[in-house]
Amino acid sequence: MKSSKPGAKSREKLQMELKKLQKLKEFKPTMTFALLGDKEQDKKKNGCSEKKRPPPPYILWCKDQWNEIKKENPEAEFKAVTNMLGAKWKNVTAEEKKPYEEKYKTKKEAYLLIVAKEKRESEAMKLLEEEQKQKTAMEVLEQYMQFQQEAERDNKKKKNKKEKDPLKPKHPMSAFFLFTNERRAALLAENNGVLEVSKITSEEWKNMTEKQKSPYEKMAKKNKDKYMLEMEAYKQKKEDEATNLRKEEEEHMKLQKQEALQLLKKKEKTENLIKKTKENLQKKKQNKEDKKKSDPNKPKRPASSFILFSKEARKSLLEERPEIINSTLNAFISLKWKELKEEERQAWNDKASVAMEAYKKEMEAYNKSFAATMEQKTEEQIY
DNA sequence: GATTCTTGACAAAGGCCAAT
DNA sequence: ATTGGCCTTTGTCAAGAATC
Repeated sequence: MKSSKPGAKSREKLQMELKKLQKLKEFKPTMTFALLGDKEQDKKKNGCSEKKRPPPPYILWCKDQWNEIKKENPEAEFKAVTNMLGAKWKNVTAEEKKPYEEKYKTKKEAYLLIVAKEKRESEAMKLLEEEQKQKTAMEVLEQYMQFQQEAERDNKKKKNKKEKDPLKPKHPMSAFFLFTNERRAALLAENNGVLEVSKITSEEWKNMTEKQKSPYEKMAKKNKDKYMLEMEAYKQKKEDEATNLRKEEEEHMKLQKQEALQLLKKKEKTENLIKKTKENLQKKKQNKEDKKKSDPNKPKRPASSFILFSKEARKSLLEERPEIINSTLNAFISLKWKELKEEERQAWNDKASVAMEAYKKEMEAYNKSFAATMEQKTEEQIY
């Protein structure tokens, strides 16, 4: 609309640059780089196998000796046992050490072999990775070039369209141009060149009186008015087109959003399904184990202090207000519990801990009898 | 200085269970 | 839906001597 403002050109340039940059963002290579950082996994993976350093002779010896020391000194704590081991090791003869040293030697050799093998393998992997990286880099480059080419082509198309819009009304001729047009044929017939014709008409035009010029000017004004009307219509049409395009785009966006949402829902659904099936599997497993283990005679866990309190509080509150909703009641009980005095709370705690003590004893007895029945069962199986 | 083994203790955090 | 506490899981720490 107001494109004739000063600085409009540079602004347009800037906008073009911006558009280019934004277009760059759209570049998304289809390949992905292999993620680094699997080192830890490798470590763990290999850590559980034979990648560990072999334990030195002393450690091997400790493994054997630990239980014996413990037998001789059942009261000894961890620290004491290790200290005793350290002291005892100093008096171990070379002959006694020999089997451990030999065992260590063979293990060490195997370990070194594995290490060497792994080193070679990792080097090979590095090479492979390097190659793959280069390959992907090349692919990315290729895709990027193609992307840019396409972008450029698109730009040209747009430019051409803009420049060549055949529906845009043509600028009307000025009075001078009308005059020149009228004179041209005659002047050309007098063997004048095109350049000379314009020079001549220009001189003639300058020397013409207003009266002489006026028919051309009238005509020019008429043409200009017509042009203005046409331009207005043209602009209106363009604007309408633009708004239509915008509307279409908006609707497209709406559709896309809906699609995206549906996709998201679908994804969430499948994720939920996976999660649920996993949970079910675990529950089934758990249930099986529970059924094997569970027992109606198994003592139940005692209620906590709060639960004991809530039982009583619920009773009295329900007597006061029978119509109360359960959730409100729970909130009430929670509040009352928090406002309880220290001694009162202590009383509930005592009750709960008494119950807990009894529970622990029951559990002990239960576990003993359980172990006994298990032993019986295994004995029965043996016979 | 990190690693190799042993056991028990400890801490933090999340899940579960108790009654209605 | 409420609170307390147990249980399980996971990781760390402690000491000894030898080895890389």
